[in-house]
Amino acid sequence: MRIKNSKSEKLIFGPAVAVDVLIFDVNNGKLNALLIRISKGPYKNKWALPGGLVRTDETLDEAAKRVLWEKAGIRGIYLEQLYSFGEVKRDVRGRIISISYFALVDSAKFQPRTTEYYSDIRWKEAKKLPPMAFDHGKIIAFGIERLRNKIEYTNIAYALLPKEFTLTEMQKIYEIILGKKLDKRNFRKKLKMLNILEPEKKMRHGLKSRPAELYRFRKRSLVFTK
Amino acid sequence: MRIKNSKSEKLIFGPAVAVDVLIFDVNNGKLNALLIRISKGPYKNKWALPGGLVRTDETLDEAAKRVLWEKAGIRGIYLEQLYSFGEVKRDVRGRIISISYFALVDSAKFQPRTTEYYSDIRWKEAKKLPPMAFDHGKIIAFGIERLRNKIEYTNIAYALLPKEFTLTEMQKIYEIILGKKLDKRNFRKKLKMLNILEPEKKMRHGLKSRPAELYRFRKRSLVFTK
DNA sequence: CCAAAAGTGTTTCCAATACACCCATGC
DNA sequence: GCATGGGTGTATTGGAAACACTTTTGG
Repeated sequence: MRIKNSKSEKLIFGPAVAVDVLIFDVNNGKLNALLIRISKGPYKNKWALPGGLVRTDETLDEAAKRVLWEKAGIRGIYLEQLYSFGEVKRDVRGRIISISYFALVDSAKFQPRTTEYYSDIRWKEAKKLPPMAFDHGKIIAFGIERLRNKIEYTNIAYALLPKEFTLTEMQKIYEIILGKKLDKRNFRKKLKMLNILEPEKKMRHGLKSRPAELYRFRKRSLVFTK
Repeated sequence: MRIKNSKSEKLIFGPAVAVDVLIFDVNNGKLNALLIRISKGPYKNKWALPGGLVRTDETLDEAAKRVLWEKAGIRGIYLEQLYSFGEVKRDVRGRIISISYFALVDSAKFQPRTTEYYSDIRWKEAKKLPPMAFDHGKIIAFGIERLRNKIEYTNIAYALLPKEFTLTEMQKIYEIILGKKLDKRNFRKKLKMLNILEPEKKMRHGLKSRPAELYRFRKRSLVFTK
């Protein structure tokens, strides 16, 4: 890539910059990533993260938000920067640096829809990925690790849950992300100690078992608990 | 910035990419960052991190290593990616995205020297910075936080210490980074449990007090201890 | 013999873990 | 009345924190 500084009009060389957004949800007992299928070019039929080039007049965070909205039809969800990938040959079509982002969404709140950009966009299980384009498999592995760590020392699970939920629903989220069963009594004791939830005065009825009390997060924004 | 794709020869617009390297040492009881003074332009007389544009034929890590060597005269030290900063106006001269890196060096091993790039380069206390150019103050704050966290769950202190050191020297590093006094017995008990050190069969003599046993890290590469 | 830093164990507290039974509802 | 998931308490263990004195050397 050649870069031309618009003020000095002096040509310099350098890489281009894209953002790629890794969107997770938890659904059907699985951790899933939202992927698009590439329909042409050297990566035809491979899967990839939604992404796009960063514009001159937007910040990295804004670019990520824009990609999330324009290319996946989602907004208003949890989003943080993940890592920047800059292998020279990561995209065979040219030198592009990827600033990756990491987003979480409540599975009930969002059904993937195609956009004008991508005709095939769907949830894929994050731990059983189809053939991926670029280094996007690596980005997803990185994101899984980030999530696994962060759920242990923050309230970030709020971003995967609806406003109201039962403790068992919350525990399932933890079990899926951590990849192991947790003890129900210890899980609840810990939550009580952390004091990040408050009970609604409502129950979830309608299932074929005892109704469960509903809770909500005191703060639906990132809080560190250690 | 305008970017021209060298294959398609189609002009597109986009930001330029730089790496900035935050180098820490601990010396004289302080955590210090290696800074350069800018001698001309709109940031004249402000201080900044050593940095440079990323070339088309090098990875981000390679660019960081090159900057470290060419601009600060250091190589072979601990280096990891920190965060990417992309505010639109972070550099008033043009749109430049900064991929920041984080490096640690043993203070005894390296004395700053000027290079052909920077005539004034020196250690400044990281918690009492002079007026900084760009958003480099923010990068340093981010790096301090990273170090403070990482020293608690890794053996990263090895990168700030020489091959051989006493337990008291190591404890001082922890105290400076964490910003608080630690209990000598508890510190040593914890180290014994973690089993990341091994005793040399040597003592440090020559001081005006009882000689101290020398230790070294079992592995001088990053190990997670939790 | 005095100053200076090295070295060393025990007790207390609290959070993490392990573990099993009764309860409320739908069918 | 039975299947299903909801809800609850106690005992054990292990790491974190608090805490003070003796040892070895140089001067």
